[in-house]
Amino acid sequence: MSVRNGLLALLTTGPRHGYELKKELEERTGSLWELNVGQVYTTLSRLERDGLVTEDDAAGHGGVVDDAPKGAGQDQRQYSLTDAGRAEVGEWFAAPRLRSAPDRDELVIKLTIAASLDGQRSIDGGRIDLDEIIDAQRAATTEALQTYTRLKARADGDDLARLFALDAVIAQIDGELRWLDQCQQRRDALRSTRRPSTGSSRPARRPHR
Amino acid sequence: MSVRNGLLALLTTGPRHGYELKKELEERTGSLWELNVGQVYTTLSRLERDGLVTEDDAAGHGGVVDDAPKGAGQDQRQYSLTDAGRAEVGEWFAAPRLRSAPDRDELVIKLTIAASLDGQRSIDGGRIDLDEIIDAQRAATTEALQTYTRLKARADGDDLARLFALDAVIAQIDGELRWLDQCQQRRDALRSTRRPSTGSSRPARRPHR
DNA sequence: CGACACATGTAACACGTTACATGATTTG
DNA sequence: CAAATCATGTAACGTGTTACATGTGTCG
Repeated sequence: MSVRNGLLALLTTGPRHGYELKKELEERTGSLWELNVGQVYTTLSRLERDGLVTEDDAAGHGGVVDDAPKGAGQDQRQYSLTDAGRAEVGEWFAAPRLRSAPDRDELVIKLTIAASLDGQRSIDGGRIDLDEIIDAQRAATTEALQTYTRLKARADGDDLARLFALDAVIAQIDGELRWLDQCQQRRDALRSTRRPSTGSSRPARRPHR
Repeated sequence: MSVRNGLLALLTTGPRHGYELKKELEERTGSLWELNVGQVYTTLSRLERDGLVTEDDAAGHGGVVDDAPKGAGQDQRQYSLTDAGRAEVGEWFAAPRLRSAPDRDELVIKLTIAASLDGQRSIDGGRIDLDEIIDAQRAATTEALQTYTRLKARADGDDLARLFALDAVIAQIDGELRWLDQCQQRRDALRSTRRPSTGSSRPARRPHR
């Protein structure tokens, strides 16, 4: 629903056409992800179907206020919010995101299943090794953290949207890293409880930071 | 892809039928989310279509090894991994989750857009108030944190999957809370820079914890 | 007998993604 | 003139969600 609600929210400030909406949604959410233009049009037509937006066909030549975007001039279909649409946006902004049933997180699924299958001879001759999975993920996550930390260092201090978005991504990545360490620790703890000195290959964990 | 990959991963330990897979996937990922049985069957048929699993029709009566589940006895279709399927699982476990293009997060979209629309008279007479949105979300998030913290306190210390899952959810929620505070601070900072003493209604932020 | 867990599936739909097709206008 | 940007859309497909239909076996 992100795209859908995002588009609706943008339209509260006035009608726009598809291409503009794409650009604006990307920029106003921090320019961290790209939106396929095609999806804007599909989503808009679904919104129209649901009575949340209307399409005011204003052909480029002729009338129109003409503070129109520079490079325009042909089809130019404007979309506006209906009252129902305005109501939906209001509700969206007013209602917090709930976590009654938490989202499925693919990484959590991977690690929990790996934990319960750990050591089993199952993947064509190989074994599922929880430690390896965690280590590989930690490497990738650490790299991502660096990437976004760098982006944040370079960010324009007045672009609130971008700062918010970068903070969020970094917080998520950082949380993931902590979580990975936590999993490792739990695991080691359990292992040492059960088989007190299997003093094998596992090196001591360096906590990050 | 969570369900799809989860099912594939479970099948590495041997053939199972649909209903079993549903139960097992729920339990082995910490029993924090529910999976609609219907989806298991649709997903399995898609996996079959893609040549990743095969369906060995083993009617309940007659042969079969008969360590079969107690309450069974009728249709009982077993699904097994093909070689292609086994390969996919291997790749899934081996490859870390990438964050090259970060996922769209609806809450981030909501707050970034709200930040850029803040104060505008736009929602049928009302205004979009970033502070209100943040406060409402913080309340909901705080409640969620309590819920899952309680669950964790009661959790069985030997159920690694459940502990992993609870840790992950809590880490996410905690991160969200910190992020909300961070947004608030950034905002207050920016506001005081621009209009030095608008000493209006906003009370001082209590940092959480 | 009735409720519940076991067991299987289909149909319809939601949102999101990619690839494709088309064309005007601006700029180097 | 060529390439980039502006601009609009469709077709086909992917996963996930809900609601519905159907039936057996067990237990109180």
